[in-house]
Amino acid sequence: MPSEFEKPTIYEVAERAGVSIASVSRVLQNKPGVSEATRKMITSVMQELGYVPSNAARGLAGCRAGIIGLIFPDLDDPSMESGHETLLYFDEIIRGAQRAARQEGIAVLIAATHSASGRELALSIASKVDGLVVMARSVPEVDMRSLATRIPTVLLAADRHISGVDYLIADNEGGAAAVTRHLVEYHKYPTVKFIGGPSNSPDSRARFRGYCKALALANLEVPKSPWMAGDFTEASGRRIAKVILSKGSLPRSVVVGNDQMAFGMMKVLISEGIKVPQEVAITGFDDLPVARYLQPGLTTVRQPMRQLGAESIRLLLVRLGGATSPQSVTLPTELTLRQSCGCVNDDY
Amino acid sequence: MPSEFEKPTIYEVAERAGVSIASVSRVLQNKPGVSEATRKMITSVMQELGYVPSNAARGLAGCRAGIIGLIFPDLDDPSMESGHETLLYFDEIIRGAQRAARQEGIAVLIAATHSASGRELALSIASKVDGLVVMARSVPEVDMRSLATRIPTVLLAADRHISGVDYLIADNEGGAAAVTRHLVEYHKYPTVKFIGGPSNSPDSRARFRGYCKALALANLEVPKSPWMAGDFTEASGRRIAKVILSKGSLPRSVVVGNDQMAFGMMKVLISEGIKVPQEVAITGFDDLPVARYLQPGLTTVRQPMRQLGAESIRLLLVRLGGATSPQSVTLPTELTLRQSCGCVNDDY
DNA sequence: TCAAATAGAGAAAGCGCTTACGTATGCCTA
DNA sequence: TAGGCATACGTAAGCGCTTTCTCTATTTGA
Repeated sequence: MPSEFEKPTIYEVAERAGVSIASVSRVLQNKPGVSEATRKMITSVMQELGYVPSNAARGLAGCRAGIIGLIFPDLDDPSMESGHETLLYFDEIIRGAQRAARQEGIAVLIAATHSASGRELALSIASKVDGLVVMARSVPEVDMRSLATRIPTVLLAADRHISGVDYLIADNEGGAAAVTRHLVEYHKYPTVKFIGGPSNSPDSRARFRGYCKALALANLEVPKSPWMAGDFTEASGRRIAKVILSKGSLPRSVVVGNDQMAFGMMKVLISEGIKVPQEVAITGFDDLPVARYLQPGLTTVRQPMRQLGAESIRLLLVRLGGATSPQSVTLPTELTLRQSCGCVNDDY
Repeated sequence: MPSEFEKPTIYEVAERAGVSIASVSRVLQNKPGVSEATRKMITSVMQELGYVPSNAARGLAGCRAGIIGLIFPDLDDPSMESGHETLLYFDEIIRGAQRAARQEGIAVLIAATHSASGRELALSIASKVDGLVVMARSVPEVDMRSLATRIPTVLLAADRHISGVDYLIADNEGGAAAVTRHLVEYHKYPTVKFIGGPSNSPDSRARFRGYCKALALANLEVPKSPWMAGDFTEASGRRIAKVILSKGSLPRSVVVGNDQMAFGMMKVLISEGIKVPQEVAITGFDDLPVARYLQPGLTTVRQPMRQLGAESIRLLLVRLGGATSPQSVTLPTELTLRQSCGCVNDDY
């Protein structure tokens, strides 16, 4: 570090104020044991010197670093196209977390794990922060366990529980049930098919469960498995649309497992002259910002992404506050009606 | 901190390996002075114990924290709607920075400054990191100066220079000149108007300059100021479109100061039955991901956002490496042709 | 063969802060 | 007026690491 940057230390403040560093420290932390007069005096000297306590020293001396780490998978997109929106999902969560953290006066360290680097990175981050918010699948489960033993951790959007970590997830099941019910009860479509994501995705499974529940509630026949399934990418949505088209007969409505696949499907269907929603109604899941810009606007289920971020910080703070028993929290999702389901909603 | 989380220290490693902490430290930093045999031994003990050095202690002992801070304005959106895409711009920069940082083995701390909190936050962040990347307008200029005296700083997308800080910016002027030239020379539109952003925005000013240069080059009349101006939000784009419509006669083409305003304008024009680009050609600036999903796709100027992020980290590292003279770097922008300018480009 | 150079390793002094503990002072009670 | 107890403040011991200095083997050169 070039010496041009000189920061005043607590000693300089103490000396200049004619007190001991203990008093300065007490003022710094608003602790009692300092008279009002001295406190004012010290405060003004700190101002004057532009003193800012060293975070490293504070951390070392047994206090908090005042930093929380956010770890999420770096879904690097070979085809930039498909990855772009997925990323947005994390960005929103990050933003929510960041805001919540700022309100608490703590900073947020972000780290995207490349598949390979997961373990190593997580550890290196862990040494810099007080607690960790980990997105599902950014760190291998084994490493999660060892991480959780050395630092408070909350896991976001994961399905499997690991002992000692807090859980936070959006209500996928309820959301899927809500869209499905909308198509069945409000629009009274004769057929409502479900298109899932990867079969091992907890999100996809939960959404399918919700779909089934809604069907059961309406006394409709409940399928054993999704009608078709993709991998949550726009490309797979396009592929599925083509398969459907080749079948000859179209379902009246389709509940798609996420927005991106819905984008791809709509694009293909429309380019093939099929009218959405007049011939096929389509719904998505996530409410990516792009959803409202599509023609027609995509009816979807909004995930409270920022809220997920904010809540994860809250959970972590509770944990850091000394709570020993980890919690498990589910956040509600919200049906967002636009035109692709058949509603004539202008959104503005 | 609850005592349930116990981390091994360098002392435990040393004891278990039967050496002094100095040797462990040397191994940690790959410094010479340790025989190959001892080095291996110590390494294996570290593995076994799951030892990770404390970042705080390292920082205190005179080393780097291994963290770089990213400060950007929190353009909080009263109407969530309008803010969404602006945010994306920062997200992309953050992502670029994050990736570059990871490659260098350093972490990134992000902090969005609320208008009010600027100074305070910046200082609190400054105490946690080795260097700072600051987006223009997230920290008041006065505070920037004092920041820059205590920590290496690179300023992103600012126009005014502050002594001692590195500068990084995208070529707004060149980009605006390029679109303008495209409309003038390629499409040969008789009128090409410019719609600016906030008059105090350096970006907006630079883009207007580029527009003017292109006009001058084509021997067209150069206006003194933008034809109209908004505030870079989609809502202001809609407002402007309505004003234009009320005028009766439409310009043949419009260079809009950023994508969001272009979105808003297109939406209103189209909903009023105006054909884009057949009646009015529109271009934007930024190339937000949504731009390609619009109907028609928006011709715009691509800002190398990720690259900006990555480059900012690189600059900072050079600075941290001991370089004393700050640099000033401009990154190129790129014209992205879609349909809104009149080109028949399919993008897929 | 012996002095001199050298590699490997340890001892110890901080880095800037927090905090338990110790020590004055003032004021109250008996 | 002596004893007691707040209250305000200072002292000093770390926190876990880096780094300089020092010491001991071992090697090298003449």
